[in-house]
Amino acid sequence: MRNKEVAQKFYELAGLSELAEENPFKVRAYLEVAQQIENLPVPVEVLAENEKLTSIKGVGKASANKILQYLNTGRIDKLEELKEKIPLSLLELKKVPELGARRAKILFDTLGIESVESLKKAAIQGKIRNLPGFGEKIEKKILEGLKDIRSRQMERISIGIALPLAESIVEELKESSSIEKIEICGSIRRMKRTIRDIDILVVSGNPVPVMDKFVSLDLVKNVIVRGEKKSSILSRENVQVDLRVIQRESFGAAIQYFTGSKEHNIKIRELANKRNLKVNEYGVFDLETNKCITSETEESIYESIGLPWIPPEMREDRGEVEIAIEGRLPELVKLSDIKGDIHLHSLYSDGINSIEEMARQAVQLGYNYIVITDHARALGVANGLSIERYKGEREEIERLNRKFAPFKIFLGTELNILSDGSVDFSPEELALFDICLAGIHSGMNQEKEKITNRIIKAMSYKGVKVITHPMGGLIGRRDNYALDLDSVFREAKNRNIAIEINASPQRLDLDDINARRAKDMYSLNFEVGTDAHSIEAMKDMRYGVGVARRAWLTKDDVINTFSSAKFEEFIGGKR
DNA sequence: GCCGTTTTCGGCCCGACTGTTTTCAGTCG
Repeated sequence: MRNKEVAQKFYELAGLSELAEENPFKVRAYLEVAQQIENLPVPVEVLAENEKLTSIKGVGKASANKILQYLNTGRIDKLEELKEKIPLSLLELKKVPELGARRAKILFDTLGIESVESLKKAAIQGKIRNLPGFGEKIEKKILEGLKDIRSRQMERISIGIALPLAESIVEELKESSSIEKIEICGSIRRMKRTIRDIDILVVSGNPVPVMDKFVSLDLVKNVIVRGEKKSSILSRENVQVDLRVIQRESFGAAIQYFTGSKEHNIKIRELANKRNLKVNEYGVFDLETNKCITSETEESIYESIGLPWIPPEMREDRGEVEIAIEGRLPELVKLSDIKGDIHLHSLYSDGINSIEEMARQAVQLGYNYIVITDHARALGVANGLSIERYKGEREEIERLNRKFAPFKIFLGTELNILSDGSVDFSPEELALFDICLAGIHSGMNQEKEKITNRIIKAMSYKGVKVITHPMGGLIGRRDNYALDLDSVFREAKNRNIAIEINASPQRLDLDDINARRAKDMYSLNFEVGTDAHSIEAMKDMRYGVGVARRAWLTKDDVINTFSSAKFEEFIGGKR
């Protein structure tokens, strides 16, 4: 799968073309190609082989040829030409606040600056303030921005950090009597697994005190911009928070605008234009009379351009607008569809709550069943269980099942996929369990072929029904394994094994793009599990469901939406 | 460079904020 690298080349084409001051629409066209390929649910090289490249939205003849050239030779003539004129490193400069293509080009042309280091030097020497389009203030902002650039670039944070942070900001702001309504928008509302900034929308007829309160919140490190309608701050954790204040009558248009994604909004606005309408954050307007058609609800915004309401998780310009036009939007799986959490760790291994406490929490969450999947023997650091100890666990579960009926607890295990692909127990021993999950917990740095074959071998053990956290990364902390996911998906399909969407905010693994691919290409079953080690963490299910919705999964795709009976059937009808 | 239920040419989302300007360009989302 070479989608990422091909997309990267088109980002470079876009960036350098912009610096070379080519037609801005050409730049946008390259960007569109990059994004479409990045989000493509199938390998671009497969489309290339079948001469289907131009079936990708935004890919015409010229781009198709560039893709082919890259796939065949590893280079693109056009890109090489651009690189001769403009160093690739200039694209780094654009990451500095206040620097876009225009100013980056001026820096290069006048002072020969082509790296962050030489930029810093020039700024300290006061050489930048006198350039056209610059000034003292911008020079100062650049220097300050350079200080933050490391932490700010710490890239994206998990939604598991961003959403609670956003919720706490909302709680604090709510104290203001000027606020009629407040909503978290942006990529958090779209449930993206990683977040760059927090967007909050406020309805108020009196914006000034709202802005006052916002910029003086405890968590504010510095104020980036401060206006009547819009302000931005940088939090102590180096997360940017944007606040937009609008009037009540614009709410629907504003939440649509502020939820994004940018690419989705562009699609929507283009569609509106074709109908002689204009969409902005204040409403939908007739282009001729400039009269507002509608603005109050998000549904009405979509309706006015002939579309059904599109769930925020789908708004990425990954084909959702096209199928919405055709009236073929899927009914996405919902949190309330989840009937059980089937990846849980109790006190028996490294959890901090008893099975009974977890069962109570599950009942509280509205589930009909859970599977306790404590770590198995080989994971010593997590107090992995021997078969004998699992037998003790089985006894306790049976006792609890009499107490909690009709709610049901199943005995599972999270097996370790060992370095040769075997698991902790013999086939006879595995028969003890109602269901086995299996995941890699060691030897994560093995080479691609080896690690892929390990998982494939583990799937051959009878009783293994789920592969946990298949990609193996930890958000912001550890890379994914080198893994041939397609081989894993193919084998999972053959053996009717479900692939996990791990809902723990540290993981969120599979991610949405791969999950969608697994559904589109292999029609796999999925399991959304919290991997909770506490009753608190059982609430993380919302993040996993978010990923599932972003992958366009429906209720039927997710095995833990099944009724108890159907779930038992899936795991083999035992007990 | 892409695209077409008005178009194979002439369009291509839209607005807020800031700083450098003296009416607007650049950046950002």
